[in-house]
Amino acid sequence: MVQDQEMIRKGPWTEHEDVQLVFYVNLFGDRRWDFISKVSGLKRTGKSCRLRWVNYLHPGLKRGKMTPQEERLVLELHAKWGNRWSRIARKLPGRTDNEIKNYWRTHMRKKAQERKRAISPSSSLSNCSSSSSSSNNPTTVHLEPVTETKERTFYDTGGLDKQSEAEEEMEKGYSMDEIWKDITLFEDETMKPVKDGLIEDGGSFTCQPLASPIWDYCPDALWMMDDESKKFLPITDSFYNEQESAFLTG
DNA sequence: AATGCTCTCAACCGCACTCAT
DNA sequence: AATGAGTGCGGTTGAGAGCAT
Repeated sequence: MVQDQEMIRKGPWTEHEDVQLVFYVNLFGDRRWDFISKVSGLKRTGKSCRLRWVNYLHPGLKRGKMTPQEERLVLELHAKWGNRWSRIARKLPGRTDNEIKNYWRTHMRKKAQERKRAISPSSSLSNCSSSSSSSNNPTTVHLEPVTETKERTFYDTGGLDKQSEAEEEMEKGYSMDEIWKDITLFEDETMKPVKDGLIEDGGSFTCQPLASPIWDYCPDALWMMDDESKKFLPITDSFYNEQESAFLTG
């Protein structure tokens, strides 16, 4: 019913909600999010709890600007795997898929645009009629009909069936496909391979988790590093089961 | 100082996948 | 094998901060 939906909170998390979530995750582990959302009394979906935890409250998270090494690693891994953000994130300790995704959209688009201007400030006119590399130069481009829009994949969610909309989209900026095309060009010329070890050993550069302020409230988190996956493991299944049954039985 | 624009990032949504039943 | 719940992933959005004019 509508009543149920009204009970669900959305939007930014409050500090109090964070504290509550951290407390219950410490208690029950970072799984069974629906369960956690219920027992914690948080008026959030399990999904929302998970996201908040993964992207913001997780103790292993690193914050601040991407280092040049990370930047290059992202480029390299994206060249390898495409938009597999979570996969890429596993190779960058302390970084989340969301963070990398955001980073890619902002920084890479900017770089691609800068590069386009630098390389061919005037060539966009000739480029724009080529099949694969559509220009977004907002100043001078006259957009030819974009036949390739039919080949859109993830970006095409069904709304861009009209040419005018496609053009509007082009004027606004790159789709991620387009960003990637440009970046591919960019990498060909400027990218040097990242040292193998950097990737294979799960991150040679230092990662100094900067705990979110919320950890002041819960300093005794039950975390340990998993050697193989380099992930923070919460608590054991048996611990979880004990706690859950204890909680449920009172 | 005011206004508009751009950038950043947290959060949401929908779909796909996994696993238990 | 079918099904449903839970979870993960990728794409998108919107609010707020910062910057330029």
